Amino acid sequence: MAREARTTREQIIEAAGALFYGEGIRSSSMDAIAAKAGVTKRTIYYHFPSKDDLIAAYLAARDEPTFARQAAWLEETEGELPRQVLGLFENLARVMAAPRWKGCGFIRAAAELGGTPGHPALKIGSAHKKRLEAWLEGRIAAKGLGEPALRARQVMILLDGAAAQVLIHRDPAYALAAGQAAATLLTKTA
Amino acid sequence: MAREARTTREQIIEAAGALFYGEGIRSSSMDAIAAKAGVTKRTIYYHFPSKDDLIAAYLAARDEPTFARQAAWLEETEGELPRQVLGLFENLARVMAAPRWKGCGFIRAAAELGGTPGHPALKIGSAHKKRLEAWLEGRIAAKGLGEPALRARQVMILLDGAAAQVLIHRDPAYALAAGQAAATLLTKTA
DNA sequence: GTCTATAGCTTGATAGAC
DNA sequence: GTCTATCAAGCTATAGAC
Repeated sequence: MAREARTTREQIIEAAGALFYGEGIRSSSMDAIAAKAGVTKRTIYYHFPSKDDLIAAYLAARDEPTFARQAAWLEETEGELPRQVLGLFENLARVMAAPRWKGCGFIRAAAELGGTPGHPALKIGSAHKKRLEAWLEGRIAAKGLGEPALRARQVMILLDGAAAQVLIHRDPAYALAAGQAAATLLTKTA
Repeated sequence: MAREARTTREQIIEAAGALFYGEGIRSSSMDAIAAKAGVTKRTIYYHFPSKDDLIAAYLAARDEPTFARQAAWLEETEGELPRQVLGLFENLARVMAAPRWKGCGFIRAAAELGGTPGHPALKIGSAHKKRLEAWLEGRIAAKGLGEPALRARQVMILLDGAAAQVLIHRDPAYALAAGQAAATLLTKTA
């Protein structure tokens, strides 16, 4: 605290995150991360036992801001729940249009680390997605809609499906099609 | 042709595919691919100018069998279109339960190569997804349903969303939830 | 067309000073 | 806690024989 802006550890995580997300995890070397963070490699290894630990710390640091941003996108949208969820997808489409957007960092990490089943970063990604799913379920249940667990799960599938499709086609229109699907699924009175 | 089973080039692509899909693209070295294919690295570089070309060849080789398998899963299911699409997702859930299933190879390649915007493999992945989307659109239009382009797109989003969620949670139930969503979206007479 | 051999570089991680 | 310096291993790609 006091007046220093960020701790060394935070600087390292921030630099690692920028490179992991922008260039991919395996493509980002510890040398490059050290250079971007303005420290030496030895300092990174003082704070993190290995690169795998740094990967896990990066995802853990993204959990809260990612969740908060998506929750805010929904809550800031006026209207009933289907309209609010559509607003979430509209905001998503807006950020996906930026060239530096490279998909969902949690899914991309899972895709890249899929060959290492026990990797700690995989559990962090799963927990992050479960957290958002549970939050959505609460929102749906509060509106008295039936099958809130199933519907929340379907919205999650649409969220990550939109990310995957926009990543491969680089066309944010897929996020809007996903938003329409989500709104439809939340409107129908099953 | 004649009696030789596969050409050297095909053996290399097959070995590369197994490693790229199982371990990740960047994690699979040309040495490992050569060893698995039963040739030397020099032979690989005789058939492919670079690793990037081999990656593109791997994805190109997966286009037709992947498309054919998914189309068959739909066509082999008895019933109307919503039921057939649900059958597609049920088959998907079945293969996703295997430990060696590691997500959609095209999406995973896009995730790993996202830092290289001009990579030829990205165009192949996009074309593959567009091909399936167009085929679905034809199926939906043939049934006289409204907005076939939008609905086909939404089914694609659900397919890749299911893959992403199952990859991160290792729980095929997400594919069944996606299948229900797809069936609902194809039933509603908008 | 396939081989042996290796160049030239980058990688994750470490030794030891201060 | 951060530095300089360096390791041993792994990487993509190439040279040249046959």
